[in-house]
Amino acid sequence: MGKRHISLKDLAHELGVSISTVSRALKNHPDISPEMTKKIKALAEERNYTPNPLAMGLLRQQTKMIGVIVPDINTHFYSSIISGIEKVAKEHGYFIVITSSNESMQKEIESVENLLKSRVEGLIVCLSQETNDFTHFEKLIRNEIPLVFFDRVCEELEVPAVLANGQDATKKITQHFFKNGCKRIAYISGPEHLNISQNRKVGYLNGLKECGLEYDQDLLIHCNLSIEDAKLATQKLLRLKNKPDAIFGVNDTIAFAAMIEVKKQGYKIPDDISLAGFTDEFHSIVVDPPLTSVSHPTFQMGEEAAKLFFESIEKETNINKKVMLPIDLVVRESSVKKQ
Amino acid sequence: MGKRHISLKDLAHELGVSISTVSRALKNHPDISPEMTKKIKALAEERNYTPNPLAMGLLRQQTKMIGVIVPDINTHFYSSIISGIEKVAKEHGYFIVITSSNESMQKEIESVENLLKSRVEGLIVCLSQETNDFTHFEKLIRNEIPLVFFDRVCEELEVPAVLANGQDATKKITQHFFKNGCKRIAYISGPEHLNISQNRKVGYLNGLKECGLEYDQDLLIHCNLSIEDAKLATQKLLRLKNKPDAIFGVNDTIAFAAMIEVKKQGYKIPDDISLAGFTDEFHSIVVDPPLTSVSHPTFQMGEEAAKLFFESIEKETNINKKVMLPIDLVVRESSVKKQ
DNA sequence: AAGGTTTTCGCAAAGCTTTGCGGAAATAAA
DNA sequence: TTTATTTCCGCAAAGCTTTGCGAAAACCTT
Repeated sequence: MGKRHISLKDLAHELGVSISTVSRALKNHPDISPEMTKKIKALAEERNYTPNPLAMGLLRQQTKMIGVIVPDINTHFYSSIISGIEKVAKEHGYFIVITSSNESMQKEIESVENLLKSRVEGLIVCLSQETNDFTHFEKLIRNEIPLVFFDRVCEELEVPAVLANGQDATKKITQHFFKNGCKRIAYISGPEHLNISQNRKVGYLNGLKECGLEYDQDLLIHCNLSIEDAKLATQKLLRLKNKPDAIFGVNDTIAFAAMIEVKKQGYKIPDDISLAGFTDEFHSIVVDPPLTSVSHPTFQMGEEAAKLFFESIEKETNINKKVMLPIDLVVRESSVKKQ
Repeated sequence: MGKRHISLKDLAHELGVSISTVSRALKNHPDISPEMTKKIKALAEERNYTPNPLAMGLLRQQTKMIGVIVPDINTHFYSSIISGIEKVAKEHGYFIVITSSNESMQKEIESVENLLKSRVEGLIVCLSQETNDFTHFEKLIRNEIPLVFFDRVCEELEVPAVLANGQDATKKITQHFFKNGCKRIAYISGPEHLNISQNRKVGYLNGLKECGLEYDQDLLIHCNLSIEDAKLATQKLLRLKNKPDAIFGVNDTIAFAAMIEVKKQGYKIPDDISLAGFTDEFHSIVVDPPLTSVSHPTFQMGEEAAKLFFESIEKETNINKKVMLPIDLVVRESSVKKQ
């Protein structure tokens, strides 16, 4: 046991000077003589002194912690975003506390409470797919606690956010399918109330219109963001008398699930059914056939989210800035028919 | 701005009593009269009081933080382990600070320093693939700062650790290949100094021996844990005059990379070359053909690591307990020849 | 009514750092 | 030698909580 860290007091005691002298010397205060400063710095170096962040936090009323809430930590999408946040946080001398809502609103609410108890200075969050009530965030806003959303946001709330341009992406995918000869393009979307679902639906509809295709509501399915639900949704599509010749999923999980199901039922990809997803997993390469997908700039999304956060902190007021990031369509074999 | 959190002082002031009275009332100290206690608790509830963790930390000399260092945060393997750690940490009222070494020893050293500066109470770490010097950990041990390793460990150091039984797993894989008619079983291993590489090599050799196969050193390649290096290693194996009829990789990244390369060169899996990996990614299912692999109990590894950590904390002494977790071989199509 | 008990609460210190202010010593000036 | 400056450093408070100890008030006893 013993003491693991030494304090200014220890240094002061060892040198026979006061604590304040040590403190000042360490930050080159002119009040302290050069020799004394030198002596103190030498000892501090030798003893490996670092200021106690708890004491500093108490004094400055700040913990240098950011709370991060993601729906799921075990996917490349979120862990990559987290990396981006972490990088910028580190540059500002902050560190992040990560919690997962597991796509549950209840857990999300608990996370907010727990993080606040831990005195994080603010929150960076991606909504759970269940979240349709926002009182737990409204409280934050009233108390002027910095809050930033990313990817999934609540558009009614005046909260800074970083978004990917899903509307543009779905439009591009739809057009891409059309150019490759697809006429019945299906779309497996996420829960209807999520902003990403809505935006992407708009892009999908716009894409259809521009291609002169008619919207068939049978080809648009909303489902929860789980493998099981996505498989069921795919089955539903494949049971249609007038089957789709292209399917794209609202995220990576759904795209992969659809691929499994399509293959299982013996359809050839892309010749029978073309496929595309929203993903930037490297696995889209190793999958067979390689999956056409729109790649999110995940790391950058994290960086931007953190930047917005620090703007909020510095301005000491709630800014309401939205950052929209472009998405690239990466065409691979799953959507290019050979015939 | 204003004050975002209220303190005992605020409550005391509002009620016209002293801080200590409030503090005692909140923990049902018998010195405080029932009515006073009731009144104080009611106000605390209303004002939503929670103790300031900074002040508590300063008092108790503990931050309730655990530092976690992983080689890479963007893989399911590590994020799943982190989830396990986080769960147990939460149960103990701790939270975790995650940093990534990016497989670099230099970054690992910096991480240790930074986490210590942040006054984490201890560290849970998985060594970077580069790490061959351990002075930064020896210092921790000397200072009796709790330390737990997982997966990749330093066997010279007396540090509690949780391991997966890779030796057993590689033996099983080797035998499985043999039973399926493979005679020239290749193994792409990781950096030679890593304990996981060594253990798995032993299992590989034992497996060969039990099957009556001879060890051909051409079939054992050490390479860095990156896609690029793994592709090169695979190319090297495929250039052999006496080619392998089975390949397994030391982790998921390598297995997938090998699959890409094998396919690219036009070999049929599993008929020409069988494949297996170490992974528990759900993507091993969606890959074509589905990849035979040993599944790590990642979440459990995280839990066990955290448990060891808290044993160290409670015992206030460095225990040296190793926990060995079994690994399951999950046979899929990539290793079952049809002929 | 006076002394003794019990009940109920406040003071102060400790944990660590920063910083305004005041004070002592040293130097310069008169 | 005395006064005025300058140089160098320490006191103390603030930020928040816990807790040993002491003290005031209320009660009971005789």
